[in-house]
Amino acid sequence: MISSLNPEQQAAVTLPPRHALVLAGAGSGKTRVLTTRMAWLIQTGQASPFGLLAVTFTNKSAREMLTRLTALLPINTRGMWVGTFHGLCNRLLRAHHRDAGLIQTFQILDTADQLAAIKRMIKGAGIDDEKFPPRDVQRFINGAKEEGLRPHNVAADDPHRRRLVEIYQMYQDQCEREGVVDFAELLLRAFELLQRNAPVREHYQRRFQHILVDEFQDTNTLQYRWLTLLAGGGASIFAVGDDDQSIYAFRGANVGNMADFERDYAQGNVIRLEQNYRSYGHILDSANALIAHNTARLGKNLWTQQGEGEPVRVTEQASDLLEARWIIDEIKALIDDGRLRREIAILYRSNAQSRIIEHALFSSAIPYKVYGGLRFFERQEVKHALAYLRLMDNPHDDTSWLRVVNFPARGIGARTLEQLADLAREQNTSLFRAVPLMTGKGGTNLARFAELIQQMAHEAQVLTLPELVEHVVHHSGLRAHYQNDREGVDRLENLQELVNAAAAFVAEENFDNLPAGRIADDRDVSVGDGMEESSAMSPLAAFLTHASLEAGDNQAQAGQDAVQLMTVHAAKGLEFDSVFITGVEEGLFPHENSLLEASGVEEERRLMYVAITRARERLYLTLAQSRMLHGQTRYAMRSRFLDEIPEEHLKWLTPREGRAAVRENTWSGAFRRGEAYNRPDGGTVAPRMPRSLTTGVTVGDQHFRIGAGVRHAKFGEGTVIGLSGMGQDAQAQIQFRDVGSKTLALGVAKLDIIAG
DNA sequence: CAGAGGGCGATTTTT
DNA sequence: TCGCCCTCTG
Repeated sequence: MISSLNPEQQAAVTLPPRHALVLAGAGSGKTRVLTTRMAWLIQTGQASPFGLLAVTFTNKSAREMLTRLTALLPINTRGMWVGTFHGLCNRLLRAHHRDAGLIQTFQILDTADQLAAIKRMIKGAGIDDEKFPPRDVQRFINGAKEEGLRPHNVAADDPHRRRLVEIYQMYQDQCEREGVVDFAELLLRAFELLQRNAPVREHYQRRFQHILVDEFQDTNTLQYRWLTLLAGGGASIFAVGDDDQSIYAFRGANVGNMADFERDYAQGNVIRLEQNYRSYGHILDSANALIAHNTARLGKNLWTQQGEGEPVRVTEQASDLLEARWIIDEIKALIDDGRLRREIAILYRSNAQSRIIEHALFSSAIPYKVYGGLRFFERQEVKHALAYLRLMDNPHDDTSWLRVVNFPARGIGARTLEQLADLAREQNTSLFRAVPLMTGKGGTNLARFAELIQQMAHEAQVLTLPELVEHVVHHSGLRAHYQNDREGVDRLENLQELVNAAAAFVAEENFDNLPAGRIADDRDVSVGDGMEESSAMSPLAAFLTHASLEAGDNQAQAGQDAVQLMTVHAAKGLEFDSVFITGVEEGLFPHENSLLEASGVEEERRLMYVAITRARERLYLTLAQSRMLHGQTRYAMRSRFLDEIPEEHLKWLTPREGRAAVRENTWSGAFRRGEAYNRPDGGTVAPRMPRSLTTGVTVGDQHFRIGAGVRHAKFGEGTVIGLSGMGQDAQAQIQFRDVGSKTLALGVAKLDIIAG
């Protein structure tokens, strides 16, 4: 089992039971080490399968871990605690729902549900949604929860913040009333349960002597505290991660957890996995050289036994359109060489870049697949059907109620619902319970809807889950509604797919012929001292949880050999023979929004590091001198990251401009040499130098240059990051410190130059 | 109650 | 420029 591992991997797998940090570089066999460690612990009798807890961030990697584990050891993994943070916390809360103060059938709000709930609350409480935009409120609440803070823990020094805290509290009360929890709440609740309830805590602390964590660099503050609390009874944490691949700070990940963990728990017990089994030398050395520009790293240098391979190819095209066409031509050549389309990936920093590339691929009839976008359980029609199903389990879930009370239309208007909401608020109860208090025509329709829900709930006691889903799709009127809709074909298909998903779920979970709403008697998987309450759920409840925690694939035309398109973020953890990294330009990669703080550029650099290390054999970096963005043509300099990779690893397919010229603007470089420039439509433009790009632009008595510091009466202070046009038509793109980037007409906007 | 039209924002995203 | 969201109107 371990003899095929390299010495470092072996050392990591067989570490004695104490806290350890494994710094695992890209392509160094991280998952292999993690799963082999689990298998080794079990096989050597140091742990039972139930004494391990392995936690990841995505369902996909949790599944992968289980698959690999069973390949190493023929054991039954059912009942093992291997899953995502959210999945495991959910499990904990179901088993101890009383201690956690939750109803057993609590539903989980996904991000969209949560936003809807916040909007509803803000409206209901008469809060000004201009001053408190629901999105900001959501971010505030989730941010607080991810730091482990309840409303009373949040420091609020100004009136606005104080109000936010009140809103947080109101939202919390609403969730409480409705029996729902959001994603962050799953973690915080589970943490508090362990923290406050000594018997429960001690039970799990005793049970899990080995805690293994994947992608440790992505943990947030709360997850870190949850882990160390759970390990507080003498368990060992085996944390695997790569600080150089930390790219999720924007959603709360705290890279600092790695250094903290080393200092506070794993001192002297750090293993580095630096041998890379994925990429050739030039690619790897490019990545190493780039990431060396970051400060505050834990430090790591990847090496490979494979040869240096091909240099990294770089091309600079005049426009985003030409960049896309160039890529397509190159892909055609790769395919002609006999390469598989699915082994070719096109990566971009932001989704907006995909459109033009897709268009070019489509025109050339090259099959491609875009990752990202709406996933199955997030689709409107699927969410509608799920809302009906949720109401069967818990009719007091107002979010679900409002989602479908009048969908399909059944004559229940906004006025009626406002009245209902008022009544419910007065009585401090759910919309469902307030229905009998309603009078008039609206009341009749509402009563009919409530009747429908109860009728369906009744069916749940008789029908199996797939039968019930089918019943709901039909009797809710959803099917009829979409049949009448000209564009409802896909939606009908998805509803049918939901029935199929329910059938597959029932088979997978061995629910057999159990009625959807019933709980089987024999499903306890509790171990040890009988501390754990039954976490058994009805097929319906289990399916709803599954739908919330696992949003499903976003696009699985599996089997199709297609070129892979995705953001760099989405590419993390994947690898391809050939990789194109596109838009390697200042402002795009690194993204301009990250330029304001040093740590932002470092995160962008890690992102580029992730992108580069996806490639096995061949890597392309492409950039465009001009690009259509937000309806405007923008001119960009080449990315600083290109200059951070030593020449010896690069092969320029288009001439590399002198550094100074490029820094100013690549286009102007061409213009200055008097070269014609090839227009995207195939024509040529006579050389014409846009003055603004080289010497800046003068408007009135002010002279603007790229890099100049300016002050605007309303937007505050900022830096000029782009210029276009001349004279009164000149426009400047300015990155403001507080309000982001804006494009202003220099002839109109009142700006003071304060520097440069 | 649905469809049209104005306004606004526009990195990255899993659960 | 584009797409989403909200509001207004018929």
